[in-house]
Amino acid sequence: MTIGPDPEDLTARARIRDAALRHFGEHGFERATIRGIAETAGVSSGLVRHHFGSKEALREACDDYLAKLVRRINDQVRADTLPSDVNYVAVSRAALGPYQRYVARALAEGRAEIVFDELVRMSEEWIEEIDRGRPDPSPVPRKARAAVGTAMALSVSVLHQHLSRAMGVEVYSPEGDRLLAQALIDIYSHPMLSLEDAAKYQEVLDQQG
Amino acid sequence: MTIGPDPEDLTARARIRDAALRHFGEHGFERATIRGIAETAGVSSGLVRHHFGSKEALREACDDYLAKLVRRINDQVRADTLPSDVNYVAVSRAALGPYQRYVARALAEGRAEIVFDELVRMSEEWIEEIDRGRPDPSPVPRKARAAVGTAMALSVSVLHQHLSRAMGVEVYSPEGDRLLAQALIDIYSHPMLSLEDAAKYQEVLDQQG
DNA sequence: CCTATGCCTATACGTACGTATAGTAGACTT
DNA sequence: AAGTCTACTATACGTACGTATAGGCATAGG
Repeated sequence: MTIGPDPEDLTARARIRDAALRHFGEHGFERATIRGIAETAGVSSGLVRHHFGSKEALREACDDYLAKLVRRINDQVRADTLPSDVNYVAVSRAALGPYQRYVARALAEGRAEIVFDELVRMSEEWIEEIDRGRPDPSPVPRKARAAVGTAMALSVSVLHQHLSRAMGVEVYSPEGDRLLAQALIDIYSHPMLSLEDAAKYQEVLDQQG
Repeated sequence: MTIGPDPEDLTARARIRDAALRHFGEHGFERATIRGIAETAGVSSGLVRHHFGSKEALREACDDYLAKLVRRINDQVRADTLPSDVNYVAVSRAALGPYQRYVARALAEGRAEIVFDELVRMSEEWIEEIDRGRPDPSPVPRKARAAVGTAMALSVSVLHQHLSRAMGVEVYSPEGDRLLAQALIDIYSHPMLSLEDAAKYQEVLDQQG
């Protein structure tokens, strides 16, 4: 049970949307119920329908909300910092914080396209920066690498339960977060493949293609 | 609609389990129906209950089946090849092939723990190999790195829809697979962070902690 | 020959939940 | 003051789907 903003502070409509984000995030879309959402929003189930029309439309409203949010975050990050200056992944994770469970679920279901694509866009800029300091230009399009990199970064959120279990510490706890950060730094700074091995694999690919 | 083994070849029980894997994988657990599963298995819905007791138990049977499968795969890989010799990720992906959608969904829901943990085990051995050729020993436990690495590797499956959209080519198609493989090779062989940057971040972490 | 056991079907039951309807209360307009 | 619009509640409706029940049909054991 993650806590969000005080329900009193929001309009009923916003409270419903927020409750929906929580319920969808915690139980998944199918298992979440309109009645349950209405209850935590402190309204009748009829009002949910009044404002959003249907459960599906409510979900879309949630997606839209997050899409706008991630765009705002991106614009802000871009304005505030140089791409290389900070790991955009961490920023996004922090900012999407309260909604991480929803985002993770939505992404796994193939939804929230805009969220993913915006992160890819950010990633692309970051990679562009990195590419500048790279002796050998990459043969694979930046966008493809950005997409894969984004997916990898998001896997932490999407698979957080498994990660927590395997690492022996809840990743959303302070110690977990710390250990995770260290692991990420280590992984991101140490290639898993030597350039020779990479060339070898690439060669195999070329033969196949 | 992915095709599996010829339903005639299997016992009814196996056919049901296979149909369940497909339905759960394609529609998700909640949206999949016993009746639907029974239909594609070519049996009555009553028989599903007869053999598995309940929908939830049916899902558990699916998880168990995959757990056994992944263990078999791991043992075989370990017997056949040196860890460094082949990317275990690719092997697993290939072997889990027909069930990828199910696995992806199950993992995203925090299920199929054994599958994840087995992959971590494999990853650990691989990383052990890599660590040997590494000048600076990593300060972070191998298991943690293996867990994160595994999650990252699996993100391709879990987020395949987004990946396909962002890369502009279906990742499960031949070209998509090829592009993906190239991107992975490139990413795995080129660190995103320089050692200096890594040290910098690590320092920030140390100050915080 | 009989009953028992396992595989299987057809049908019925109960209910949770999305959706629809009808209606109330207050604010705003003219 | 009358009309109407919006926010909201309470209640009712319909149904999809998991589960339960009862029974058929074969093979096997005694």
